[in-house]
Amino acid sequence: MAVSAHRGAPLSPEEIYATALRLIDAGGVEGLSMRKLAVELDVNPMSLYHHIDSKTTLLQRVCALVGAQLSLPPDDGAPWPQQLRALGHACRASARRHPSLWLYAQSHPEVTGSDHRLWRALDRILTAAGIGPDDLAHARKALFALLSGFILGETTGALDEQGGAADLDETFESSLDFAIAGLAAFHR
Amino acid sequence: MAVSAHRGAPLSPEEIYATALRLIDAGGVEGLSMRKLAVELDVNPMSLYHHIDSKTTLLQRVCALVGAQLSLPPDDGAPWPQQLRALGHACRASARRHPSLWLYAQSHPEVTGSDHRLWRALDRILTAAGIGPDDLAHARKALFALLSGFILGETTGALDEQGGAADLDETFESSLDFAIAGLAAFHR
DNA sequence: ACCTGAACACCGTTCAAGT
DNA sequence: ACCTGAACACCGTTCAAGT
Repeated sequence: MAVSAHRGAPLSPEEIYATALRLIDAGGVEGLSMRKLAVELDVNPMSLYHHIDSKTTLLQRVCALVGAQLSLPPDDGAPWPQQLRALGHACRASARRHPSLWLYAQSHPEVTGSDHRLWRALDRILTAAGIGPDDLAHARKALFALLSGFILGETTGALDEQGGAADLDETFESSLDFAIAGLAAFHR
Repeated sequence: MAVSAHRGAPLSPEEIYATALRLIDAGGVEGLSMRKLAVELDVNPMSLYHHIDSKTTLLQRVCALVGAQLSLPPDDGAPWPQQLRALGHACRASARRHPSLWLYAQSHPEVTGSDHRLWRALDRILTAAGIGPDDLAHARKALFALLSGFILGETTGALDEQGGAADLDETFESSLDFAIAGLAAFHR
């Protein structure tokens, strides 16, 4: 029992990331510890450090993994409001699948290393909406704030506690209407 | 040296909260530990538990303290866009004073115990803006998301990394314009 | 090469014992 | 009443020693 005392197969990074994501979905980022992860992988806690630098970079990789799975709307010439809605729904859907990871990523944006895919898609849609280059950064940031804040509020439950409609699907659609109408502020 | 071995005065909750807030502003919520707080107060770590239940409730009290200092716009009949801007500026100003605490509070909304002052002020302004009772909850949540997301992005630096204008004052004003224009979506 | 036990420097919190 | 030392059950991470 020299190599991998308890397991048949050697440890792979992919296995580590997938197991970490599963534990995070089940018990939150704050519930994930290197020691628990090792137990789940049936391995000595210190063995993990042969495959990953630190817990921080582990979380970074898991965030990248989830980010890569985002199905952003393609550049297919569809009407821009429809594309904007699709982008919003893609992010919200991912956040509902992995709420704790999104909460972590939103508080530690350095882990995503500025996901340029999202910004590029958003900029493309806003340009299609007739936003000029001078207003592009402002509009992008306002939309980022709205989307990010909605996801934050839904994830933490802050939006539930405010009363009104029980489920947030309708509220999200309203917020998208709000955003689409708000873009008029950038038409001058 | 029976009572308060190292200090002249006995420990007061207010002193604990104020010192905790100072340490949080200096080193972040994750940098605050009961042990460091005790050192700062020149007291045994375990003495703190005679005055506070737990670290969680300590953070709750500190959040409440900062929340109570929010200078929300009064109901003085000023035009509603002006009042909405004032409400936004009040929150952003507080967040810039205590970024780490706001980040914590936004991820743990249960600590604020649903700050009804803010919702009531917002509802009043939205009603003045002509939003009907059926749309009030939707509009409130959309505005909450935008404001909350902006503060989150500014606090974490996510909004800086996106390029565009270097300072965010102008972007915040743009976002307020965006919000005011977006409320048209709720006029039907 | 890969794994591992012991150890280090931290946590929050409990509890029995002091005055 | 108020304070405190020791202890418990955790952390992430290092490092020398094993095979």
